[in-house]
Amino acid sequence: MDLEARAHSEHPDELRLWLRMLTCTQLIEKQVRNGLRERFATTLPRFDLMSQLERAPDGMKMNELSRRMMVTGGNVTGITDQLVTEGLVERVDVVGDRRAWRVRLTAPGRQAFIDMAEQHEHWIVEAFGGLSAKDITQLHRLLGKVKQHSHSPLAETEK
Amino acid sequence: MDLEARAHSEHPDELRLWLRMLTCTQLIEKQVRNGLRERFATTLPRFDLMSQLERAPDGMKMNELSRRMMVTGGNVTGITDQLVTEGLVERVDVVGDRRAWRVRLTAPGRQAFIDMAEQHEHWIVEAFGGLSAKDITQLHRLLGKVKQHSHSPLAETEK
DNA sequence: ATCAAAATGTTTATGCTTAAACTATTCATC
DNA sequence: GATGAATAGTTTAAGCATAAACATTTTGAT
Repeated sequence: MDLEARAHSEHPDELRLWLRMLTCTQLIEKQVRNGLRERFATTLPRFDLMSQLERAPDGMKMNELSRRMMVTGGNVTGITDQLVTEGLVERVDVVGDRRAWRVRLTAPGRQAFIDMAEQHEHWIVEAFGGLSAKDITQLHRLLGKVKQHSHSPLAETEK
Repeated sequence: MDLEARAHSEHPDELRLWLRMLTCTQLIEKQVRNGLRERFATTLPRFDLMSQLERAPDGMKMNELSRRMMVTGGNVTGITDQLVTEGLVERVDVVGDRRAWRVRLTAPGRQAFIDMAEQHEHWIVEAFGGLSAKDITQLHRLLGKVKQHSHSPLAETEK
């Protein structure tokens, strides 16, 4: 009994699909959150922020983090504050723009991220263990269509 | 630029799939949250709780709501409190068990839910507008595999 | 040069969510 | 019938997330 229980036969297929998609996402996300908490005493948002910084040795501006993480700027401020306190990231001045910062991983932050990312990858691979390689490719392709449609400007017209 | 931007070629396909799935879910969820806020001055958790109650004329116990909504009991307490204040649901005694309540929609609550559900269905159908009927069936089937694997007791063994 | 508009990041108020501790009640077993 | 364990729900403290208001700085048009 989960979110899908509320779907009934008279509902359109899209709604049934949505509830199943939500259930899957939440199940996997909960596993990841629990793993991060139990093994690394951290949270998913902190991991997500650090993972955005991994490929940016010079750091990333707050608003770019906000865009990539798909969360508001105020949220990034809060998570960054905590990671700074923990010594895992640092704020660096941007030359020529006194409004902005660059946030980047510290050396300990980078190492901590590498350790977590290895486990994280393991959890995700396990979560999709019920699918064949072909299934994974198909699912990726179909979700690509969903994403593309969702980003198209046509999607604004409502009832 | 979104969550997927952090995926790179050396990452396993499962991780790339996961980031895409998360992106899609968050995109759609944000649209629904915005719609509920702008048009009905309510939130997704309140809508979710009411939607669980729709098919339960005699109401539902708190712990059953908690299980179906996939959230903790304390969370259900808080959301229920608010809906009670708004007059949309009510707590009813359970005869023979003085610990438990049944939560059920009031008449205004039921009508409010019907109005919201119609719009909600519209938003969801629109969100999957980029997919053919066949795509939707396939996606539903593939996510069924994910869900089933995630629920299997085998999935507990970690590295 | 000036000044309005835009951009960058922070703060505030509110709500969601959790884990853990807690109260009250029921159940099961003796 | 007593009592220890399990169950139902609530409370608390902390963190996440948002929208809106805000302060500062930059940009661009004149």
